[in-house]
Amino acid sequence: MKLPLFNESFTKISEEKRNKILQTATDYFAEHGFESSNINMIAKKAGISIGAMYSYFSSKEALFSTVIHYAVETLKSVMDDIMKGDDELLSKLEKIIRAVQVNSRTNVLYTKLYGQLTAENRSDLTSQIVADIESVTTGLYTALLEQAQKEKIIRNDIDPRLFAFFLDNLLITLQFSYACTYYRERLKLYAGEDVFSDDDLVATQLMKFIKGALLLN
Amino acid sequence: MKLPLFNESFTKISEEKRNKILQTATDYFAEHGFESSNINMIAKKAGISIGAMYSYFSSKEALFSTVIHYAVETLKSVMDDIMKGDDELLSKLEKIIRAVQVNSRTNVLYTKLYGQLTAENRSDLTSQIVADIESVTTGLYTALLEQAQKEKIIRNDIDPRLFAFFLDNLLITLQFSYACTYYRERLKLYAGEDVFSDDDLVATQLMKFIKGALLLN
DNA sequence: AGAAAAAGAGCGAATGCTCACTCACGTAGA
DNA sequence: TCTACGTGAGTGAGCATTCGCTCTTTTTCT
Repeated sequence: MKLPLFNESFTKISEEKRNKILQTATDYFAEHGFESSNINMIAKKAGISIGAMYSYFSSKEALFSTVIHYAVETLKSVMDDIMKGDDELLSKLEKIIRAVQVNSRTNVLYTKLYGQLTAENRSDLTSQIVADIESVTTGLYTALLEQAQKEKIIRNDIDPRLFAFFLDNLLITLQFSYACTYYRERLKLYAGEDVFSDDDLVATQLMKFIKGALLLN
Repeated sequence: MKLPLFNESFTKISEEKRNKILQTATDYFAEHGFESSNINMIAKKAGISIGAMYSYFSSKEALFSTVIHYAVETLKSVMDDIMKGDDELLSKLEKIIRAVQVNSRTNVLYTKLYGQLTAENRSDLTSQIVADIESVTTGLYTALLEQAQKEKIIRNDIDPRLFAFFLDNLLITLQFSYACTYYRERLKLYAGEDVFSDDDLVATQLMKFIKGALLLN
């Protein structure tokens, strides 16, 4: 099974038009989710006909997958930049935290999309998309921890796959907490109104938490 | 703003019938989510007519709210039982982890409610219930950590509010990972197919992670 | 070159399907 | 006979998808 993406005709239209369609669809899906989104509406908002829409994308799913695909590419490039550096594990983690704080604020839309996706229960689509999105970070974090274990930087009595999973959980929820209304309120409930004007506090506390969990002794 | 729940007529039917309806609806919503669930189907499966269904619940939302309401009550009582005990912090946390794993079936609903609330912006339907729960656990975890700090069980150089927040993040994502399709797939990606038949592994590793983060030295 | 024909891009009304919800009609007990 | 409960075919709205059409561009033929 392969993810249905755009048809060839979509590549033949002007870049401007392509971006307009993708931007409109991203906005719409982010606001309404997959089920409640209306392709006819998206087409109208993007200024094209339904017929044209269906010549570019053979189904609603194909349009959705394409939108997700582009979101993932953005995420990938941010992560790649961080991982390319030859910092140590902890410096890399701190960079990721900072990137999450900065990036999710500027790109609330993609985070919402992610939220939408995880809320849906369409198993056929989901497993494909999960593989696409999460494979970026999954292998990466696990490898990072395994390497650090070899170098005796972090404890050896742990399962690096599960610890990578917990680590990722912390980063994902952090991202939600900066991007989604509900999670923002929740973070405020925990740490007060001011948290959002003190990125340093959150970053250093989270680093303390992670260091404690990972490091030797 | 009030949540629509069941009509008076629902209280007048036999308990057996009531349970059958609730159980069927719970299963169905848990499998299909709100949008994709079909009331006519639920009525048929529960062995009652659509008309009867609509005399008990004045809308699809009302049925959903009722189902969620019961799920939340169950969850609350589980948490209460754990918190009532006079165990130490760590024993309590382990009990919560175990409860999350065991009750994942019930939690499917809670998770979906949470996911929808998080992702969508129109949250009029369920916001009250979730806000209730959130404010309960928020204060609870923070107080737990502050107490443990006083007793010099956990480190003193941390902000208990933020550490409570990180802790809750770990527990929430664990819950998601046992309850909803997307996060299940993701956990599988990290730790392989078998994780779901080895609750002990996940529980002990998560406890290690948390202990490392919280404990002194 | 100019006419004619074919190919293709774009359109949007129409189709057909899926439900949430209604209501005219039982039926059983008092 | 009256009331209360229950029934399920029917209604209408929403929406993914189709298809016959127009208009434009390219190709073929004289």
